[in-house]
Amino acid sequence: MVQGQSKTPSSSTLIFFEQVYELVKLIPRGRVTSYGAIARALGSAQSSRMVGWAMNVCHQYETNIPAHRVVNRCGLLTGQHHFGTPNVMQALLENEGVRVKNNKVVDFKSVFWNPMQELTKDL
DNA sequence: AGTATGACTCATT
DNA sequence: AAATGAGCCATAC
Repeated sequence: MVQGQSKTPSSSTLIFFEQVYELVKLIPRGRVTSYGAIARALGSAQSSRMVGWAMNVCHQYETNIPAHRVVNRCGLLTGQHHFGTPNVMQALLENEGVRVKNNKVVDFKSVFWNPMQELTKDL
């Protein structure tokens, strides 16, 4: 648990991050999800931006987070610029079988993974 | 303390 | 249907 120096998330935010990370790590290979879906699954439906922010700083907490599987609600790879190189995100997705065209996930609705599905699968 | 920004999303025009 | 504005939450300056 290393707290970032530049980014200093509050304790509440930090907990939120952990939930986001756990959920993101649960995303099956070859599937993607959206920030809003994650935010909603965590109860903060309007905090989709916070999810994106969590992804932004996720690399400084854990590098095992498949942030490339998280796109916006349109399936656009909006965060590709934050992967160091813009082609990494698309490459990772295509490597998992997710077709990406013009920075957008092809057949997004088909590869979309609903986090609520995992959270409510037992309910 | 107030303004500006952001890996978003929804509502209205 | 596309484009524009506003809402949202937290951080950075």
